[in-house]
Amino acid sequence: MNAQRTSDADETPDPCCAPERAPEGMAHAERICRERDAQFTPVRRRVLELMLESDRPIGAYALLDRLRADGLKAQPPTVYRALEFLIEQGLAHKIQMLNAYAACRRPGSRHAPHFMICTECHRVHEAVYPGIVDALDQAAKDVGFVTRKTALELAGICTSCSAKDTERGAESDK
Amino acid sequence: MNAQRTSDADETPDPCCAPERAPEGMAHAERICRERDAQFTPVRRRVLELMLESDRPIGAYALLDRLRADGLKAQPPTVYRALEFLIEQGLAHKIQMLNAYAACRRPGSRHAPHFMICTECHRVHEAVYPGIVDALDQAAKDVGFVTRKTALELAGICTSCSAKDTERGAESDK
DNA sequence: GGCATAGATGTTATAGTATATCAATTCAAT
DNA sequence: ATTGAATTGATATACTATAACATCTATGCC
Repeated sequence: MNAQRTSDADETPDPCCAPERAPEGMAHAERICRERDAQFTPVRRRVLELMLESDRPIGAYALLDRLRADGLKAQPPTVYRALEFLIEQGLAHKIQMLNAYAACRRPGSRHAPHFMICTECHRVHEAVYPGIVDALDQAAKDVGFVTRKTALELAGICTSCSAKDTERGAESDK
Repeated sequence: MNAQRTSDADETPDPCCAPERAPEGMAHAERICRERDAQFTPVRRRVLELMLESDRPIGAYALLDRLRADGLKAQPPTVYRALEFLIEQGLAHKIQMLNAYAACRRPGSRHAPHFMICTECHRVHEAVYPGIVDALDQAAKDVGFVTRKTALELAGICTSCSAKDTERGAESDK
């Protein structure tokens, strides 16, 4: 008996970390930027693409390396500027606990995404759970706080990793 | 009609950032460490004290400077080790969005504190709002995620700062 | 066309945050 | 005394991020 259900993609196993969705992600970004008259320049485009293709968050300097592998003579500010832009547009997020960046896997759903970070496989599940958003709104309201940005992160062990762990545990227990 | 109420210190204006509570904080830490056979060494003690005396989070290198002002020949690892210890013991928190550290203002209440960070006065309000904890538990449970650590942070404008802002706004509007 | 403007990027340098590694010390328990 | 565990000292370095200023590019206006 769950009081709360996650909003939409609840039945599908979890498209959260699905690199093959990169094309859709790019198409969405194109549209967003066109709507807003925001310039979706080659660097920005490429940085987003790299993040979409990855199944886990990437550090700024790792992105930098890949840009350079493309032949661009990029410097740190290049990457950080692109990231800043993408984050402003809601197309990417910074994972504070990792100092790393990930493409938004919930395009469209604005506000307060939260991240479950597996410390074992380093994958990150992005969710937008209404219960949390509501509770945070209430908490902020109670003290008259006006929220501008959020960082909601859980670090721990994801399902598939804890499955693997118990397997290994069972073996070594014999 | 609030479905949720914050737990305890709801009526008091907010003891969150009250440096004068440092003695109690220290006493609590002493007790905790004694109970757990954890060594509350001079460095650890001093670092906690510095955080308790501050009404806002402090960076590791600022702590380092103050240790040195005390005459200690400390190095970065000294501070980071002390912080690691204090965080493990639940006596301090890292504010991820600021890369800064704060003494726990909710000693006793374990689990999932969340922080409201004022980007104007840089003060931080630590709260433990049951609704949020419950919602996070539920969200994690839904995907079989086992939570070990959390970072729940809201950045925005606190009550007193938004009051000041509207004053100023009213003046300059004339 | 010439020019101003705004936005984006290039470039260099540096600031800020955190950890690895190994040596020395302390202190309690055997 | 000796061992071992925990802590701290000390040196070096890695990692993350931004400041500051120059250049480029596209657009709009005269």
